[in-house]
Amino acid sequence: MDYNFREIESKWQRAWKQTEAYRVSNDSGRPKYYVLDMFPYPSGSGLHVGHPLGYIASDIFARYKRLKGFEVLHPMGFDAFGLPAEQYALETGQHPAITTAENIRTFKAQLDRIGFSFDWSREVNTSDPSFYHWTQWIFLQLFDCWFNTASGKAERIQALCKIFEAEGNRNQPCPSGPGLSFGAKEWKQCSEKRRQEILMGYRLAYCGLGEVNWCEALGTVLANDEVINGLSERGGYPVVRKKLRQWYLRITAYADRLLEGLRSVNFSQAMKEMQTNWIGRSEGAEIRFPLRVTGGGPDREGLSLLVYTTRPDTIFGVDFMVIAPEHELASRLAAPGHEVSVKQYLDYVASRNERERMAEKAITGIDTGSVAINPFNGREVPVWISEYVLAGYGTGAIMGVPCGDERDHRFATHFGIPITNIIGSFYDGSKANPTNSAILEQSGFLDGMVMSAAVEVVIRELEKRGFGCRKVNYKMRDAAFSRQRYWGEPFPIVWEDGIARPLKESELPLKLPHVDQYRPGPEGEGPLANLESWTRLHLETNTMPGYAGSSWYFLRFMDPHDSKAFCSRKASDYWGQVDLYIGGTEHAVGHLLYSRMWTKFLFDLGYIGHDEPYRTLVNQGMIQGVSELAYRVIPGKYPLGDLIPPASGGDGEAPSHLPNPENVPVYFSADWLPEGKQDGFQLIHLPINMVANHVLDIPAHAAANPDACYITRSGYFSQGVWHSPEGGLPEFRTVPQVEKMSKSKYNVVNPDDIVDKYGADTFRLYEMFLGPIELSKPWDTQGIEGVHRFLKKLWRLCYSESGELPTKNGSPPPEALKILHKTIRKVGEDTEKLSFNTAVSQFMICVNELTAMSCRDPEVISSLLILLAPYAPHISEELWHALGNQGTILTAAYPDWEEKLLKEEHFLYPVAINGKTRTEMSFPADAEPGMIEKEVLAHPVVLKWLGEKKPKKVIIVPRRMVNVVL
RNA sequence: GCCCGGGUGGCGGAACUGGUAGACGCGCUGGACUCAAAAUCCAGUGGUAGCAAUACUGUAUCGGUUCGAUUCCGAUCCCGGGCACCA
Repeated sequence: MDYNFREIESKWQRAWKQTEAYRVSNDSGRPKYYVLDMFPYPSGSGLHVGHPLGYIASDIFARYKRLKGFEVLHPMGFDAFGLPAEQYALETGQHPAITTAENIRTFKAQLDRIGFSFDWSREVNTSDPSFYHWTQWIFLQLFDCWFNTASGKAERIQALCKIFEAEGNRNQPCPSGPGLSFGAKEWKQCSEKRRQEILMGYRLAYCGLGEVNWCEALGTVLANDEVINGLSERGGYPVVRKKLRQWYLRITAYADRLLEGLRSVNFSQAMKEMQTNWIGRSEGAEIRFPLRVTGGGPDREGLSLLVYTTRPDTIFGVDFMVIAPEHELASRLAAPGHEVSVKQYLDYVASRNERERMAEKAITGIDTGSVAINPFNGREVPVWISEYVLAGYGTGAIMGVPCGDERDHRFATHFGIPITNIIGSFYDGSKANPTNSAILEQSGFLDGMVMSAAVEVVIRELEKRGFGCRKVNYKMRDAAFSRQRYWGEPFPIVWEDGIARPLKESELPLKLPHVDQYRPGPEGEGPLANLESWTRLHLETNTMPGYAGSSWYFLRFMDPHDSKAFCSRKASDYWGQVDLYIGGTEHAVGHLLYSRMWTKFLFDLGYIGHDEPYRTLVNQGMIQGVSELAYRVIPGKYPLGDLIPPASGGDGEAPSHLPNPENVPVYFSADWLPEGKQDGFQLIHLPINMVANHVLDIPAHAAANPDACYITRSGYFSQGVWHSPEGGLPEFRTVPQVEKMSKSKYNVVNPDDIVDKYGADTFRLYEMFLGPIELSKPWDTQGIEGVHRFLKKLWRLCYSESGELPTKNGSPPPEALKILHKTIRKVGEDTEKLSFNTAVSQFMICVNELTAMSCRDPEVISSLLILLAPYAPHISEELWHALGNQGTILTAAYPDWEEKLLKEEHFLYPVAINGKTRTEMSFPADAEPGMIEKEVLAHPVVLKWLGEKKPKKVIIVPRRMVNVVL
């Protein structure tokens, strides 16, 4: 009886489906465990072997935890709104709803074949009205809240109105407009419209004017994390900065808590680092420098310049000031004689786009001719304008300290500004030294102080004398939350006379209307602006970005059919945090930050009881493709005759009837390329299904390229005919290359093909066996045989060649128990550590040993099957039943099965010599000192340690230690 | 440039808290079965020397701590990832 995986796998998949084996209950009373995958965007190209890597890992862990007696939530859903579906709709005219539904069907079918234990009754789809109903609802809560910096959490806007009525905004400065200031009386006198404008500046979801990333090709704005090096993440189109009216999420309000929260979660160091960098918190001070502008008119008097610095201790080293070209004072500071040059410079900067600025970081700038006055010593320094100062960070102006800052130093040197040295020998005159441990010189009241200590002194002095104040700054900006697109959640907002009115809860969900065409609307608006039925109601025409739904979907899984709430408090209290979250690194600063913010927000309002969504995050690596490349003659580069190698055994003459490479492709085998002539070739990708062991199947390839000619070490192939002096078929060798899987490189491996050929269990085991999940590694189809062999071996352990099952025949041999118990222990530990590759290795060792000692004890094998079930569920279940066990492994296994089995464990004893631990050795638990002595003394390492000495005795001391006493 | 990771056979990768380095798998070599192939099974497989037992050597490089270092410390080189005028 053969291992017929196709039959077994479909049989059990059907059975699990019918019995709803993986249905999860919210009130089982058992301890919970929540295992989640980052849900996929259902793209049109389906899964490749890299996708399931994380899903397999999470499935193994979920199944393992279930066996351990936990109620395990392990759901799957689809992040179905987003740009690609709409781009596709623009190209083909197919409605995104239709293509998305199709893609989801394909994905589910592919996923189901791999035998995942998802509870599909909890499937969510972010584009479904029953889901985005609650996305819109949460948005309304964000809209209805502000961040109280005093309490450090979100509160209702109502409470803010009360504060305004009582005392104006003097204790609650406006985060959107720092200059805004009003008293209680003024607030009461404000018109409704003005009040709404003011409140908008406080809301956590707000509409405001700001510099946004505008992508012309995609016709929409993008969030900062969706722009990479000035190009859009999707599609790689150019992105420009533009001032537009947009919806934003006030994520900056949560900056400190997002940082703080990182301490309590179990993310990789790299992930925490990335988020920390993105948030970019820095502590320093704002300092106000009075300005003196010559030839001033009335608008030029009493001006001052506010700068932000993290190094207030260097205040006496300020040799110049620089403001960003976009700074409001930039055009007003030109002193007589400088007007033209300043104007020219500002025009020059305006003509350069983001990309150009980033590409060449030339030192540019212009002197305004005006001066700033150092408030501490009255020293006058020139004020410059330069593009190296960013308008969007801090105050858009800096104080230049060339001896301590590299950029300032370059700037000063370039423009010949004299440099003041305040750090003595720490500054060598050629390069800035950013040290903070120097002793300050030429620094007035700071002289003789260590820089790091001077920081506090200066800040206190600044505040005392009113020159400035302590200030914390962040790199992170508020997140652009609206898209000029169709395929997203509509905003539940109506515009009345420029006032944004939220819809009532009873009016949700605001359904996305059907459209037939997806052209952008007028004036940079989205397609919804083309719909008369929509604009008539003055509904917001933007839609929400792709990350809206994914910011909270993990909560919906807990209570997916609730029609009264996004998730009941009871459900979220039970499931709590996601215990294990698996997904790629690409969401480090997007999805992960947004979802963490939404969680904190919902926590503030008391809708959920935890304020970090994920307890442990694991980033799975990529599975790369192995491309197969061939050398192809670049037409016109060489006369072909020059390139024809003498076929071995031939006379070295060029075959006379070879085709002309000007017209047809000529390929060279990698092992027969004239030395030093590779530059006459280009490497092209070959379809990997026509290559085996880096040898091209020429007839197959030629079938698609009938004119092509293939030249190898021992002959060539042209026009469907072999020319081989040796006879037989010459080998055409390819060049393997590891790179990202992509259609255009013909190196995509489809999991369906692998499952067809080897079965889901083999596929699952092999993906795990490849290496640690966090690691990126190339897919190697050859290696899969070894894992498949293991399952066949296991099968044969149960079914003999004649198809007979083993029968119980006395108690199993101690050696068999020893390896079984070692496997139980090792696999348990490895699974807990998510070290699935070493666990698979241990299974192989176990089966190898059992086979070698021909132990076919049904109990031993059944125990092994329980252990294997999370990894290879189908074969485990099948053999479990064949061996006469009842129920599914899932229902039959009991939480303490491991402990019961481990009663007979062969413990690893630490071996010590004269009390000093040396190594660990394995002995049966009931081992007698006598038998231990024999084994210990036979161990080569112990022999080496002992040398010539004879031990006095070998004793077992407490804590299961073996001690050799000399 | 800055900040994180990481360098182990032909390859993917093991090695718990310092304790027989190279588990497990692939590949390769030889053998058994077979008319033959496939499948399966057995043996070998870091390097050098040797018929062999064995010896020496070996975890990027150099140095240190230790009875003992892939593991800890210092310096250098290389690779991967992230950030990149954030004052």
